[in-house]
Amino acid sequence: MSQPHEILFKTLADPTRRAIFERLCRDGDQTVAALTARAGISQPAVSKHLGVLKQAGLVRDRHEGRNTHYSAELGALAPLIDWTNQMAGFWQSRFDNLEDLLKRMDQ
Amino acid sequence: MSQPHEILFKTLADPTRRAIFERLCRDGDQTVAALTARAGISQPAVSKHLGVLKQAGLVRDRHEGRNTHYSAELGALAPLIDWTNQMAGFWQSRFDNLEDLLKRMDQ
DNA sequence: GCGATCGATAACTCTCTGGCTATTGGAAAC
DNA sequence: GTTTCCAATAGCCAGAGAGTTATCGATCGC
Repeated sequence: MSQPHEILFKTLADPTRRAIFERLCRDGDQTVAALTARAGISQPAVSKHLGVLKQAGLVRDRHEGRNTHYSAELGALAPLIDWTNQMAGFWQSRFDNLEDLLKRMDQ
Repeated sequence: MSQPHEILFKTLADPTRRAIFERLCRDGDQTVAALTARAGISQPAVSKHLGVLKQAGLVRDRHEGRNTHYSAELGALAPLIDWTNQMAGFWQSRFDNLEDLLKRMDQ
């Protein structure tokens, strides 16, 4: 029953985690070490964040020797876009109903 | 320096709070009592959530006698839409750069 | 093989927050 | 004016989660 946007909001609510995702979107493929260098937090903390992002489907990992590369999965943002559109839709349909009402009252 | 989408992600990360906002989008204007009836939590908890939503600019309040009505501010979602578009933009421009590179290599 | 490096896991701490009850301030009803 | 009702505030508590250090498994360079 849990909606797909639920996990996205929770995951992207943390600024550090969002920053990691943004960096992967901007600059593409990155190793954990490269991400840690810029994150300003410890390597285990970065790994944990990457785990959460992966769980949410926002990133993929690719193993290459002893390095692990992460990359953003842009498609994972779709449920978020859907949700905002849905909210806008509710708004619009309420507005339409009001218009209909006024039209009927005008008869 | 704090981006406008920061507070939106934080605010909408909580399911109860998001449910309140969704309800206001769907059904429009609601009193605190009406929202409390459906929320499954105490009235003070609902009031606190409404305070956070208001702080984020996601809702407006309107006082009418001893009742307080809340309504959704749909425009407040704009920074969220902007952010997702920006991520998509980063993605696209990296793709374009790759195309350019391949084109140059092809010469 | 051996030491060094990369990344994940474990175990712990500390803060932040979402929930509660109790109370208060106003506005209506009587 | 007193009581009743609505919503906000205060104060408290428990759980979640973001950070830390320590450690381990695996892979590379020598």
